[in-house]
Amino acid sequence: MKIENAKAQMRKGVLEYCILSVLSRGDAYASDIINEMKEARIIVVEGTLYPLLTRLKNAGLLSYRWEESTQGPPRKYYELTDRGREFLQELDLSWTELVNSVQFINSKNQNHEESSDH
Amino acid sequence: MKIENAKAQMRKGVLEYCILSVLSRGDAYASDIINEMKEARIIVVEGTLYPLLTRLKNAGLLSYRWEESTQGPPRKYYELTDRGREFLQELDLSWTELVNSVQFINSKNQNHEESSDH
DNA sequence: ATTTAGTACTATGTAATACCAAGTATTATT
DNA sequence: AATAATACTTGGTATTACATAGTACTAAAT
Repeated sequence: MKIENAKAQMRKGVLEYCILSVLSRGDAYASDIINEMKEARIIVVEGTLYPLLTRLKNAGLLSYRWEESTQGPPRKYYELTDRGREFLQELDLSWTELVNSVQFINSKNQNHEESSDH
Repeated sequence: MKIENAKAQMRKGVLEYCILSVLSRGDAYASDIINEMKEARIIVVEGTLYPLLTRLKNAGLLSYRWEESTQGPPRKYYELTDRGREFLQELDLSWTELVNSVQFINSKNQNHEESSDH
């Protein structure tokens, strides 16, 4: 069982949240998003990102417009819809709950570890 | 797009980590694990848990023994192997990294939100 | 002008896991 | 003996991350 695989599974469901979060600051096209995520040390690849953006658009959470580029082919700029912003808030809560849940589970172990340190 | 589905996706890859964490305190059988997780407000259902436990056992991270019960049918008690403990530490790191990454992405938004609060 | 390179996006198939539902098996209770 | 509770097994569905191959547009090189 590989840790890389475990990491990829952990990313499932989180990427959507991160992408909505990135877009909540303002519109961006795919490479922007990839770079923002990379800066946060979350690697997301094209084969994942594009279908994900499409799903979010189809779900009404994103909208996009085409924009000519001076540096190459035209780009698809995405931005959050109002529904996207609402959903992002729900994801905020869900993520926080999950993090707290994991922490709760781990805290029982740390209490044990701490007592053996003392 | 349903928040419940997003939550389930977020749980992907995390359940394994939580289960290993629960078992790091000592052996347990399936219902124990379900209750520990429920206490932490992570709902995991049998159809998920049993195959997951089997996968972890097949990967050498868990071992189990059968134990008669005075309250019903016999139970399968699982415990971490040495490899399981090592893997759990790697998952600890991976989870922490992911949490930090998400926080990093969100921090850029919170800075924006904070400045508009002031 | 043509070819090559870089950039951006699309589509498809694979792998993995959470979940639902149905079922089997063992023991306790009625 | 029949029913209920408990514990585990099995198989199918849905979803998403990823790898890969390809198309399309523009810029740079030839």
